[in-house]
Amino acid sequence: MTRSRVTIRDVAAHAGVSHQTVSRVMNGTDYVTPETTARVRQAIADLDYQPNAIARSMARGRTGLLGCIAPNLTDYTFASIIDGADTEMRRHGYFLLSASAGDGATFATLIDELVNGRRVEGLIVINPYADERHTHLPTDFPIVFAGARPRQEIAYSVALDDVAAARQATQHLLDLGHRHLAQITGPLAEDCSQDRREGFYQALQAANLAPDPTLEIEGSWSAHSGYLALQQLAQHGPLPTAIFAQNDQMAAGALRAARDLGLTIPEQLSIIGVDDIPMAAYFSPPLTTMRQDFQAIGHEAARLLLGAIEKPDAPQQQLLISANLVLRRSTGSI
Amino acid sequence: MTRSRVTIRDVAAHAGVSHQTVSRVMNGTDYVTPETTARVRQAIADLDYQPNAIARSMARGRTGLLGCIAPNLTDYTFASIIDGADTEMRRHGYFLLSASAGDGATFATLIDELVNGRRVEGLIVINPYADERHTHLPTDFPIVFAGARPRQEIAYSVALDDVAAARQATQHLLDLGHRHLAQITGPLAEDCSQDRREGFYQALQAANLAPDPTLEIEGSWSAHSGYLALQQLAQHGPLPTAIFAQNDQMAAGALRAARDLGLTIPEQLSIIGVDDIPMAAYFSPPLTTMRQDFQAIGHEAARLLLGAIEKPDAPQQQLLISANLVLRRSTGSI
DNA sequence: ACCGGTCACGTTACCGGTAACATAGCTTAC
DNA sequence: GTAAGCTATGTTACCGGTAACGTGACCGGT
Repeated sequence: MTRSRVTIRDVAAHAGVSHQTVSRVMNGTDYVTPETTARVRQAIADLDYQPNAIARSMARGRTGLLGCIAPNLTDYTFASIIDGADTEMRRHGYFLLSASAGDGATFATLIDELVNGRRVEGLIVINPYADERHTHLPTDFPIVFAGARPRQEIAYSVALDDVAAARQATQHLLDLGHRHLAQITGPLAEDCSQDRREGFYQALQAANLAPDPTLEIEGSWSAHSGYLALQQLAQHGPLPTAIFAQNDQMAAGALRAARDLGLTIPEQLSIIGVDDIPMAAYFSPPLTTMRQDFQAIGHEAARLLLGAIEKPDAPQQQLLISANLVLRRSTGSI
Repeated sequence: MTRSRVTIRDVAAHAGVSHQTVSRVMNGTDYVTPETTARVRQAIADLDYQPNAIARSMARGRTGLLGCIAPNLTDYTFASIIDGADTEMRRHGYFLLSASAGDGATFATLIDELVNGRRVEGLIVINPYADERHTHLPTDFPIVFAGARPRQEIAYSVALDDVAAARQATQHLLDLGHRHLAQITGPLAEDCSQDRREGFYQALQAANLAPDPTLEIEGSWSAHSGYLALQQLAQHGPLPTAIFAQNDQMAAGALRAARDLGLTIPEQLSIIGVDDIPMAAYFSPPLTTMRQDFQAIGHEAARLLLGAIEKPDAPQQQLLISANLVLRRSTGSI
């Protein structure tokens, strides 16, 4: 298979027809006799003709490409959302161009190139509030936020129901009899961390418990930050009997720190996470966690985006996906 | 910031010059007086003009896009390679379009769209031998294989030195005094699994040991397959004192199985993996492994690709990246 | 004063497709 | 028998940029 630089006009000449007839055969849009169709098909095969997608985009005024920008591509959660979106888009004849933007400046450059340069027809932005990146977004362009509920703005969005997930996780700990609960949050600059914290508070309040500020540590989503968080908890004052970690990675770090401190889990300390990353079942002990369906988030984001492109005037939607409690062995009754 | 559909000719009219002069100002290629430049700049700003990347691609005959196809995007190893490639490409003014192809048919479709449709100027294929997908590749197009050494074909490639990495991992176990070594391989259809197995054999042979076929289990890279592998080893015959797992995920599964079997690690069983995924340091116990520099693989792949695009006649290159032993607590002397 | 060269533009063509319109031959309806 | 309509195709324009070429104005040298 060799790449050809054959154009539609070469094919036309070879088949003895006009280039427009070739276009008609390719797209099946107009009347062409079976004989002509066959001759054109043969010419296409003879010359190994492949239409140039760029020229086609130019003429049609649409590129068939959708974009997705995430803070990075290596994080399992982002990659899974992208994966889910990709599958859905391909089912509708679009390709997904995924890119990562570690900071706001890179994000702005990407927007300029992809959106303003009209390379993509729509965009999914994962974690739009990671920094002030959302301020770089154009308003009259199909955009869906994934992984974060929208702030005050009107927008399309798909996100985990963070408040409910955190509430349920906390409730699970309360149900097991725990009364001294600590929380390891993500960066509090992110809405998602704030929402999960809010869910944690709500569950405590419903149980007539007051949150203890000394039992709340801000992490950075990384396992290492979870490790440090538990060490910090151990240094100051009495340990809680249970910890709600806002994601599985920090929970993994906490598990490891607990082992290093000689704590047995779940006998002396229960830990619950959020996400259910594939490794969660292989931690020691296997991690109880709130399972997020990242594929579904990506899928729904793609669906909203495709809808927004088709019907730009349709009302915008905000979807919340719920999490499910996955019981493993890192939590137990007191 | 609103998206504009202003064209270069609108700007020209607004500035009172020809559209070509606007193009000259944008690209800085030709002589334009400072006054005219200023007037054009002002018009660009007034109308919020953004050049259409598609039209530009069309006219220039190049898209500024490079492609990368991996079996999936959620695997940390693939995502990291993509990440490394992305960074390097962006440094050179290219954007990376990454896509996943779970099977050969999807792969063929992608190739058709991206390469034959001339959307991308070059391509990185991660794991080109996952199935028979490499047979769909065109020959006269800049392509770099990443994550697998080439078979007989002539090609650009960047891969881990699998043989050496496996040899070194095995040597580490031998150095600790182990003589009964088991191996959990990846799917043996993949060259990478075969190479790692070969390295394992080489180390054994150098120590005058014969590989025991009953101590070799074929896994699927997943943690679950590693879990099953150790269970299988435990069922038949005496356990080895050390295991070489061809990746960290299978090692994680084996660790978990060992715990379930009541084996203490590393006292009763040593386990070493390959990759050094971020979670490896948080396993129980932390996993000794051969660290792969995925970023470097991606970086080098991008470098080769850019070189191949610039100088299509330059000799092709095959690079091997070496792994480094990372000592943690899952291996110990007998 | 004339000539060649550089400067600073404008004009026209072109990339490779699709869309719109034109046209010739053949049916069908009245 | 002729207008109207459909079929099957060709011709021309167009998408929005860049490339190639053309052309006056101005410059210094002889």
